[in-house]
Amino acid sequence: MPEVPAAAPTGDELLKVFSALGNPHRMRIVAALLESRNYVSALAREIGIGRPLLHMHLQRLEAAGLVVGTLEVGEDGKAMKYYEVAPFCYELTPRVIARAAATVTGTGDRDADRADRTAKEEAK
Amino acid sequence: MPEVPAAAPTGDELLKVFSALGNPHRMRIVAALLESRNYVSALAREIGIGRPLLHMHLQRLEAAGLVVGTLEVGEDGKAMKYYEVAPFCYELTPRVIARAAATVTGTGDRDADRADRTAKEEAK
DNA sequence: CAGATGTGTCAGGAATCTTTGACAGGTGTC
DNA sequence: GACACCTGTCAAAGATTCCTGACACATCTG
Repeated sequence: MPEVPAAAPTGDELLKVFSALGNPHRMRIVAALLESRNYVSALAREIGIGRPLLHMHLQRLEAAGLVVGTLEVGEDGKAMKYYEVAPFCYELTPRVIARAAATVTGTGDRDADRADRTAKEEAK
Repeated sequence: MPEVPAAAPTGDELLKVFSALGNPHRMRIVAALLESRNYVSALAREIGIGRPLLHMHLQRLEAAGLVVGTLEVGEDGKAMKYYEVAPFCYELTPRVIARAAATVTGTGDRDADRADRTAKEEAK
C-alpha cells in the first residue's frame, strides 16, 4: 500500500486543507465523491447547488489536494470532468499544528507579508 | 491515560475545528500555547497582535474545543485569564469526513436552514 | 438549425471573517 | 488621585468568502 502524507505537513498545506474542509458544502462534496466519483454537472444536481458554485468549491478542494479531477471524453465524444477523492490522511494533534505553524507564510510577518503582496501585484 | 475524542466526530464539531484551525494566527496561537500556557495580554504581546483580536481568536479556538481558558486570581489580587491547549486528536481521512458530513446542520437543507435562522432571530 | 448536454469564466452583490481603536470596568502601587 | 496592569465589550472599517445569473464554447440528437 502506497504511503500517504502522514509525515509532517507544511503550514500552508495544512492551512489550505483546513479552510477547504471548513465548509459544509465542501464536506458534503467529499462525502458524495467518496461514494462514487462523477462529473461536475451531475454532482451539482446531486447535492443541489449551482454549477459555478460547485466549480469553485471543487477548485478549492483540488488546490488542497483532497480531490483530483480528470477531463475524460466519453464514447459519445462529450468531454466531462470527473472528480474523485484523493486518499489523504492527516493526524490532527496539537503537536502537528505547532510544528506546521512554524512554516506559515501568511499573516504575522511584517516583512514577508508585504513582500508577498508586492509580488502578487506585479505578477498580474 | 484518558481517552481523547478519536471516535466519530460530529459534522458541526469537525466544521468548527477546521474553520478554527484554518487561520494563520490561530495556528500560531495553538503553537504558542503548547509551548507554554499564559494569559491574554502577554500572549498578545508575544505574537504581536492586538488584544481584542486575540480575544476573538481565542474564543473561536475555545468554541472548537481546542484550547481552554481559566480565570485565575494571582496572589496580588489581579485576575488574569490563562489559556492552554486541549489534548485533542482527530484522524483526518476521507471516510471520517464523509461520516461527519452526514450530520451537518448548516447550509444545504432548505428547511432546517430556515428554521435555524428563525430560531436565531427569536433568541435575541 | 434548434435544443439538450457538457465545459469553463466573469461581474456583482450578499454574507462573513478579520482587524482596529475606543470604551468601561477591576485591582495594586506611587 | 494618577498610573500601571489586568479583564472584557462595542462599532465601524477592510478584506475574504460565498453565491447567482449571465455569457461563450464545445458535442450529440431531433
